[in-house]
Amino acid sequence: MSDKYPFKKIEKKWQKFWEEQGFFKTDLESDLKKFYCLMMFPYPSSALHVGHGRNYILGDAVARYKKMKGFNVLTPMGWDAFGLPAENQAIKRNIPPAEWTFSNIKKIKKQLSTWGICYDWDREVTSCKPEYYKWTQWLFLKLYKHGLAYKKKASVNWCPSCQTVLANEQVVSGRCERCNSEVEQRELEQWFFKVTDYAQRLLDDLKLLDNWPERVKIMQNNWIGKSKGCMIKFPVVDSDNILECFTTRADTLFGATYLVLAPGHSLIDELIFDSPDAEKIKDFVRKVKKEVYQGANIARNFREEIEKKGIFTGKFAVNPVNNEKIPIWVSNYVLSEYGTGAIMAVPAHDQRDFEFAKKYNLPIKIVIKPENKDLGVKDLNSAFEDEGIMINSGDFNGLKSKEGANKVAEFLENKSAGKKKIQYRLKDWLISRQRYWGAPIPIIYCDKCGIVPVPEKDLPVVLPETVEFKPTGESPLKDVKSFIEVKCPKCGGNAKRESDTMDTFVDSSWYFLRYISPNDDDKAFDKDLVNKWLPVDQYIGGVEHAILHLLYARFIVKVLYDMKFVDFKEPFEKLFTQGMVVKDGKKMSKSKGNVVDPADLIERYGADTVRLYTLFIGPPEKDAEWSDKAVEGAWRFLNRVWRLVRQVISDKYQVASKKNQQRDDANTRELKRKTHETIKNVTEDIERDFHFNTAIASIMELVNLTQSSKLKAERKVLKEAIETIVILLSPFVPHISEELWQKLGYKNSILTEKWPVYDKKALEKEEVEIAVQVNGKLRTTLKIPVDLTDKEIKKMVLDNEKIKKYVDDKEIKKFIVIPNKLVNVVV
RNA sequence: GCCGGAGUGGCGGAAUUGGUAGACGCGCACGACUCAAAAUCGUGUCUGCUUUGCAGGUGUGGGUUCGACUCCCACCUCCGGCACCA
Repeated sequence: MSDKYPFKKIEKKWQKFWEEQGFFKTDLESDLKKFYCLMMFPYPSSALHVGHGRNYILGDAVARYKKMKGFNVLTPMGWDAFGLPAENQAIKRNIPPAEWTFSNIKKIKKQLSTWGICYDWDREVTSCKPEYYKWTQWLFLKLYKHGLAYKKKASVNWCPSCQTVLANEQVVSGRCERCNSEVEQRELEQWFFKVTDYAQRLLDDLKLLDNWPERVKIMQNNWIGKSKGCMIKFPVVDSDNILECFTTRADTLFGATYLVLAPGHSLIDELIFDSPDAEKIKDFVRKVKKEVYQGANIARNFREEIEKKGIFTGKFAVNPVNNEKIPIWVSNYVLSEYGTGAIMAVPAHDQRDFEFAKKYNLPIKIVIKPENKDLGVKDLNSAFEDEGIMINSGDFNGLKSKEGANKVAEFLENKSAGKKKIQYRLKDWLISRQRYWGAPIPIIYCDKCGIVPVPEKDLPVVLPETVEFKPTGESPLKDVKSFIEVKCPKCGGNAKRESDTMDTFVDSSWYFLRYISPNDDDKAFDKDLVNKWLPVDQYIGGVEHAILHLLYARFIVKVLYDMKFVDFKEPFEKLFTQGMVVKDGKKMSKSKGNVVDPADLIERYGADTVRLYTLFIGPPEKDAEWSDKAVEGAWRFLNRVWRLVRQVISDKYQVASKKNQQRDDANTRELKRKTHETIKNVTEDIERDFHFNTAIASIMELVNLTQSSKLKAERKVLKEAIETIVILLSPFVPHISEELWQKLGYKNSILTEKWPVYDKKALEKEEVEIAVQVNGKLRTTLKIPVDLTDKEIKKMVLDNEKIKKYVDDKEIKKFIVIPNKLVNVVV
């Protein structure tokens, strides 16, 4: 093993060196150009595997690269430390959530340092510490004060046997994951943030995010789900009630032959109270409500469609456009959470309505026909959902769908029977959690004064350290008297604290502001410095956060902007979403038992090898298949570099190269060109979405050429090649690069070295190889001097023996020249 | 079902605006060194064939083009997200 490089010694040495020198401590006041490089902060659940490693290795490489590019780089790290798993561990193993969390943080920090990943640890934030959540609570108060936090009833998953609220992920196929009892829905008063107020701006400002991946923007766009349409009032016959329905296709209103209510619709009871079938209908509603919920889960797992079921309420409504009496039904295919929870059904032009109408024998009326042909009910095997021309629609006949929809809406507006409306799919953000391990919501309930926010001066509302986790109740906080019982800040009377805590997404929607002044006890963040350092220049994280986290962070920043706390509208200038690391075709995860522990690999090959392989595995935005075997390749490469550099600077080599005076000018030129070509490629690959895989491949090519020309090329050029290799490699494999840099005789850390710039002149070639095609088929290649005229090239090509054979005496129809690349002779 | 992404050698993956498909690495084979092995170095490695060369080849079938992994149409498969969004 003596000829292998001693990574163990080297890596420890340089890790210590970087830390002692404080290379990653950032002076925020500096006038250098700033670069805020942010990783999504992790949930400290257990040790990291190579899949997590990919994230941090990528970010570290970016930070080091930017530093060498001359930026003042800020790379902080912290912990998204509140959450469910800590509580589960507490129940299962009787360890306080805090203890479990902090021991994990310690473990992970150590791991990161053995990978050579450097952060400005002076700025570490931990969301479960009172110093941090004090300001999460402050944020809540700000939203409350501005009317953006409010309470309303919402249903939760309830396990009747565990007597507890379940998160969605704890419900498996409609059953509690722990005790397998059937999960119920319960209505609770809960806190919400009004994200819907910001729906339009969250949508509009996506246009500002030029440096976000298109797919993330599309997903956010669909999530917000804007649709333009019309709210239509349907008066109920023999009643004062009016049913409102939202539609995007007002042009089909004449074809509305029935209405459908969601099982959760608030008017159902009122409609049916005098019906002889009232009990039957109520039964149906109860049954279907439960099924809708369970069905959603089952359908998700088995990708099946839910069977549509319905029942007639016995009541009718009036279609405002033609005064027809149409029946009102209740069915499971209408959602109570979207729109008004009631729809007008147009079976001829909506597939779901069509299926339902067929099943229950409801009338189907065609009111839209294709532009170039007629349409009859008999022709209809499925709904005709395309746009077309209005028919059977009174005065509106002949209008095109779009125009018709508009005209119908205007007609209804005039009659006060409807209104144009923009509808969003986005719902308000439910932030209440009936759990212990989260930031307490700073609210007090007083019998006299009602809901009283905790005064800012009394923050933080501290989470009690020791609580009992009884699997009996709601939040364990309810049983902690010293926490719950409190004096009302307004009247001084006896009052009670809110026992719910906040969703962890609240913690993570502003942490990137806290890094700027993590220890400030007077305010959440320093306004001036935050305005100087934000938006984040580069945000890096998993694509699984494409919607929720990123949307909430954008929302909170917009709220802070409106309150004039910050003067930017979007938190993240550039976003990079990483692919997963896959093993045996599956996502790497503990439960699947396919995790690769980086510790073993680091023990065998060192951190640099693991880093290099991780970056080389594939384009970072795509999923990648992990192969332990291929790690060898990275290890061999680093050893080759190690030997190459040491050989070239050794005395033995100096003598050999002097003796061997067979200088080769062509080889020298080639090596020089390759060196500069590599600088160009590597720089461009990094700038182009961090394509480290191809960057590393380029460096490998340069190493291969340097290896073969080490005795032939001029010494100066050889030295340049070697040093370039070491510098270009340094963001990826920092330890070995520092060591070799020192061996090359330099006293400074390679981190302080300038990133090289390629010399255009060195890239120039005298000769190029071009492809010669006849009729688009490659026939030969030719070496020709650069910048020949087309005429000269044509002559050369046609004089070529191989080409002559194909051209023969046929007529040349075309002669296409792509400069310095290819010619195509068309005969 | 809908939305988004992808499909290239035995494997991970290259090919930047349509211009020499398979860079770089893994694996494999052979050779050198060695008593031997490991390590290292060198050579070869898309497939087929009548092997100086020719033909085919980027999920399938069509199309546009002098020229298609790349653009257009239809379809198939896989991965991720969502749940009938009126």
